Amino acid sequence: MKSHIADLISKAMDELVAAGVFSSADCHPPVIERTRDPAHGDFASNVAMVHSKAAKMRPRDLAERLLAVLPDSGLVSAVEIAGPGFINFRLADSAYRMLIPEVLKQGHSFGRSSLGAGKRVQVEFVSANPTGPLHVGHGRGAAYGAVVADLLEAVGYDVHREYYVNDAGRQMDILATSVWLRYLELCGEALDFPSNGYRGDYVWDIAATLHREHADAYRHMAEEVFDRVPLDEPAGGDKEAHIDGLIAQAKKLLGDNRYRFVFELGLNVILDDIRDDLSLFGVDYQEWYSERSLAESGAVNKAIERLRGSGHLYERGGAWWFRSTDFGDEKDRVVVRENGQMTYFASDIAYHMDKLERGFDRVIDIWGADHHGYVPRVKAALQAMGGDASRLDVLLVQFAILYRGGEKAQMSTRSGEFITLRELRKEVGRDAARFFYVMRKCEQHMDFDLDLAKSQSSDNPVYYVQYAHARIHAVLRQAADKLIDVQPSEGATHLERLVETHELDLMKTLSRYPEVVESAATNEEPHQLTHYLRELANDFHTYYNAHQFLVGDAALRDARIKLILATREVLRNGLNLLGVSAPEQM
RNA sequence: GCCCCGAUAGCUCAGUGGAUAGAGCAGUAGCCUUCUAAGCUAUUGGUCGGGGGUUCGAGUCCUCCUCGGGGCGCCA
Repeated sequence: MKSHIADLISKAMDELVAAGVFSSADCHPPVIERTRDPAHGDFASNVAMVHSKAAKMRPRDLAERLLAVLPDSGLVSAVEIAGPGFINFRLADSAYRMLIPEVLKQGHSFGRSSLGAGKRVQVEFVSANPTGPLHVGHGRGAAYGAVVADLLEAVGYDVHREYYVNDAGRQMDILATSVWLRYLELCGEALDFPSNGYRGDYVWDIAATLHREHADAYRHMAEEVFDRVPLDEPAGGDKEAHIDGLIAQAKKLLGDNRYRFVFELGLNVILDDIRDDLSLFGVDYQEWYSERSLAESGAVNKAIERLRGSGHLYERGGAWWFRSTDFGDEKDRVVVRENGQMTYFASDIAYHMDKLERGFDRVIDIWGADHHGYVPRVKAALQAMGGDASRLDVLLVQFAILYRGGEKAQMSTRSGEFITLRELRKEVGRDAARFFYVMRKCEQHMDFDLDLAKSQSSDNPVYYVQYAHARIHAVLRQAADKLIDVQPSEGATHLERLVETHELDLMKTLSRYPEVVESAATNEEPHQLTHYLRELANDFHTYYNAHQFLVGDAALRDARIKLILATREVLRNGLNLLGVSAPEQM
């Protein structure tokens, strides 16, 4: 519809160029938008205002000239000039009615497009360290990333969803050591658990598995384990030095093979849990990319050598620094520590280089907002290596604060007491969690009201939208009971009977759906879709209350059933893009 | 101190440089012999945090300030 109007305007513009009103060089493609106020018609264009300078005419006068040469169209019922120089278009009712058979014909693919032209996009999201279960903070990134990926796919991109598994590094060593210490306690050793260790119950669970399946095979005396390890913070020492000492002891006492076994056990149990959790949340990936594989394949070393070879590294204090300030970062960053170990940043350079080398046209990283300071250095590294940093977009997702009973539901990773994504799903359900997480723009801090998400009332937007879908099915069931044929006649038959304001409003909202999907996808803004679905549900509920669908007049009934079938299709398609179910009964 | 994000109705939030700034909730007043009241109708409610600027036009862009959240490691 929009493109049809754009065509009309372009043709009129060409006429004016031919008439010498302004030159084709000053021509901007026409901007058509939906009007906010129905009094302004259905679509409006600011084309006359934009070109008034080039034409040396007042906007309204230029609009007059345009109207004079605007081609006729059966779809447009009125065109007028309004306000400072807008050209307003009102569509014929028949233009909207034509949409219904189109929606029914396209079914699940209505709203999808080929805008992306098959370009390859990688979306990396969640990528939480496998050192514990996902918590509600990860949930927002998961829901947001999944919907952005699905939206991009819906508009024709070839989407590759990826989870970067941080299965190397110190945090994983801390996890392995935590598991082992808990295991020692289960063996009967008495020890003070390190203040910097992972204290969650899941660590006990993993330790219990180890103990159950391997009895005392990994046991060492507590005195031996803590021998000459620097004191922990509560004992007046340093907690970092303490945990590092314990890691070293674990590696020494267990030896390579046994240490590796404990490490792998912890990693695998937690990673399986994360996979399962995300899958139950409706979040699935094409690839789980291992950080360790980057080190093992030599990709990290290769990346570092490449930077060193091109003169972007320098040595200071025994460490190797990347001169990221050359590319706009606020300070230089260490890539190889004094002790010879690579930093996390070094792996990430290799990882992002690998992303570009895999040939994605676009790479989207979705990170928590607390990582924002990290963006310049990653882009700097890509530039330093001759990569095209403009292909990388980093979307930062702000925190979600949970409220229960009007109070903040606090979480603290330190104590091991946090609300997990699994618990959230259990409490409010997958549908509500998915919907709520994407209701807000990602850069907006979010208040997540648990009570509202659980409530089964019209206050709760997800139920409101789902209820509209279920209600349509209730009507269809009712029709079946009355032995009315719910398979309406083919094509556009009887649609001219749809003349009520409620019906036209509903059709107009339906016609917006493809535009909403396109806009939500290109702006990476899933909330546009949640807002739209609420409006659509509202139009339907209003219609439902105002008119009976299963009327005696067979032609009218046929037309109305077609309209609500089209509505059902769009509700289902929209909810499906959000990863929210469309129940037939509630 | 520097960097990122935010500030719009009592609350939670929409608002691609366009027309008289919107929605939900809360409040107020109504609607169930009916296809699901998990719904609908009407109505109240605004110094778009503040000051400058850019232009035909600013909630939207620039700048300064105020207040909130987060980040500034040879952690990940």
